[in-house]
Amino acid sequence: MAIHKKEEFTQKEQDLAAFAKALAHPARIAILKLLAQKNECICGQIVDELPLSQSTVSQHLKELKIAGLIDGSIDGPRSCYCINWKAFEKFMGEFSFLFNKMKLQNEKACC
Amino acid sequence: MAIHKKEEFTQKEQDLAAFAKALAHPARIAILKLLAQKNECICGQIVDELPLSQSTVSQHLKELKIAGLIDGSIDGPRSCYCINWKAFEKFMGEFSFLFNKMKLQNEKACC
DNA sequence: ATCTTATATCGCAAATATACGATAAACGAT
DNA sequence: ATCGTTTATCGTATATTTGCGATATAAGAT
Repeated sequence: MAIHKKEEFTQKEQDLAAFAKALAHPARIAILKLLAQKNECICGQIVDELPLSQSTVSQHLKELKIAGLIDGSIDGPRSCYCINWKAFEKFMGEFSFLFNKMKLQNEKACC
Repeated sequence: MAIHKKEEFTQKEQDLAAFAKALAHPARIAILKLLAQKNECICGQIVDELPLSQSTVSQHLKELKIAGLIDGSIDGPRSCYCINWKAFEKFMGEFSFLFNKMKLQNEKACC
């Protein structure tokens, strides 16, 4: 990119975009699904379930964590990850609101 | 990327990721909001509302169209864009389902 | 203290995304 | 037929993302 333009948009637009970006890779979707399938936080075994190297999975986990979508505590050779439901509900709610509002206002298609 | 790994994931994971990717830029969020504010499809004037050059906006519109989130008909010097509600509801529904399901199964946090 | 195991981080290469100016294309108006 | 307007596409530069191997780190086991 020649010039950064993202900061020209509203904070809410940037936040929603950042949330979507965190979900914008199948590996990260798969990780979130994994975190849900077990009825508890996953301590280890995430790498084994994905067709990616350990370092790559670790990087995806890091991104999810930075985005606030998962929580994780690391104690030495063991890590423990789980979904941050609060953040999730917040963003999903904002999206739903945005699109429900849109839906209400605009129902007739023309193109 | 040395090697493409996206195709190793399920189609649904890839589809959800692609949907999220389309939303993963504030300009595209802003465009969708614009398309909602007017009570009809927007024919022109999208470029004027964004802090980006015409060619860049056109590119974002193209991506939203390829992702199936908007429809657009172009007749010569005029274009007409509107949101594809069907696609929207489909993806938002899938996300909601995924996360509601997750929420149901897993409520206790451990990390 | 050393070994093992699990995870994070670093450094790099390749792929993708973002942005813009220049140009092309499509059509209405003159 | 030419001009003006609007939008798309091309070419290019830069930024970011993805992925991996190598290495570091952290803690339990021996």
